[in-house]
Amino acid sequence: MMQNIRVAVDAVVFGYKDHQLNVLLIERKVPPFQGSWALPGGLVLEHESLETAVERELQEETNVTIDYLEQLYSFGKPGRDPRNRVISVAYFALVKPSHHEIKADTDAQDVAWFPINELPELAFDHHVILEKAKARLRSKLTYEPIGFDLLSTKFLFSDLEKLYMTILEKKIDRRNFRKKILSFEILEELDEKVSEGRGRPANLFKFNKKQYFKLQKEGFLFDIK
Amino acid sequence: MMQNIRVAVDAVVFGYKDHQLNVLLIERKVPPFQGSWALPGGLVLEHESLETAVERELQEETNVTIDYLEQLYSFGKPGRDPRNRVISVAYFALVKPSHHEIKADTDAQDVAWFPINELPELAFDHHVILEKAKARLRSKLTYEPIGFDLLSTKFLFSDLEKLYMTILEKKIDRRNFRKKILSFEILEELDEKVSEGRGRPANLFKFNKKQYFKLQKEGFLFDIK
DNA sequence: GCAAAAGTGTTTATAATACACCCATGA
DNA sequence: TCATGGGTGTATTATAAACACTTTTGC
Repeated sequence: MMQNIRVAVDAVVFGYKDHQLNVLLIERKVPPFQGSWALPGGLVLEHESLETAVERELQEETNVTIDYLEQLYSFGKPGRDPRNRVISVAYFALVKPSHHEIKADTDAQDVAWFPINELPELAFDHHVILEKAKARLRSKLTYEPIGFDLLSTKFLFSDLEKLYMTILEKKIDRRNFRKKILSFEILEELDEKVSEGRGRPANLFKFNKKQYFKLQKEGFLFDIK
Repeated sequence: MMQNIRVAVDAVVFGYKDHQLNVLLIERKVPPFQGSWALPGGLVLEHESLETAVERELQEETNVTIDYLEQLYSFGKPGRDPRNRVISVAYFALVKPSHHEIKADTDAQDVAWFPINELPELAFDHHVILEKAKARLRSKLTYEPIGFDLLSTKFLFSDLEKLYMTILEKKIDRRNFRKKILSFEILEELDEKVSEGRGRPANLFKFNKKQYFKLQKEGFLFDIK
């Protein structure tokens, strides 16, 4: 009747980089699945909270500190880890890739950003976790302003638009999209212009988080179809 | 470095009964919190899946079998159980109360349905779990046809309407609500009428699950504001 | 015949969609 | 001057919201 189940955490960390959605993976240094790519994560220590465990593992394995973190789902099927029974509480995280320098350490041989459409085979049941995270990202993008946690602090409207098109996998009308987002009045238009190679220089924008929280309290709902 | 963490499951079981939203609770037979009311649940066995554990505990403690079950959230703060560190994976369940006879057994001294607004003090952090479940119920009700899992197979339109008003905590226009739900074409109007004490007898309806799945495949989205 | 709950349509306001041309820059 | 990406407005359609009287029954 005595239980012998371990508890781990894993993190799906998304970032938008090179006009693509990317995921942060580590290359495992130790068995099982030595040399395979996997989600960053590991066993929870006796006296730390689940969130602390995620943040510690991310720091140790990838040198990334997280901007946005929420619990995703718990995976506990017997046999998902070949050694012991392990329940993994998976987390969903967003970072601005340009703000962090990734670096492998402790259990990780290497760390890298992988574009979502060029993923290697993953260890354990991590592809299942990743699918769940993609679904969460897709649905969350439509009713919370989490897109801004994936972009740099200052960003181009066209990047926001590309981000939405990439993640939602559909075309978006540029005029309608811009009109709608601007009507929310949660963006600041900066006085800086950026010339991306060729074409007319574009204005930089900044997400006004304070303003968003204020409007939210007043009953405003962020909603992009 | 050796972990000593246990894994449990708990279930928040909702049912609509006597024109009110109810939750299924058990009275604990053993310490800690002996004699307190709590969510049904218990430790996961070594070789069973999390879902199996929930179903087993519900069967053992309450004699209820579930119509709808999904994972809710995992609670793992150190100290939430006074004895050991316990991570609890909470589940969200819906039943048609009229279809089950509840009965206490094993670890439970008693089982009862409690109207959501007349809850006793709960053991452990179960009030936090319950709040999370209420939030899930509220949001899910608007984009999935889960209301039908709470009512009897044959139900009155007025009960569906009351259910929505109770859970969403707002007034709903009867005409607009009926028009919208009927426009989905996922209900069957039966040829039976029921006289609820006084007033004009009402028609019974039935949720057509097959039709819903068919429409869903074709891209239909259930959506009630 | 009256109290109680069921049933039913139309009008108005708001939000979503479709759609095409000019602008500023670098090569 | 041309290719490239940035910026902008209006008309149409679809959806949501507001709103009140008639019907059927039990007492």
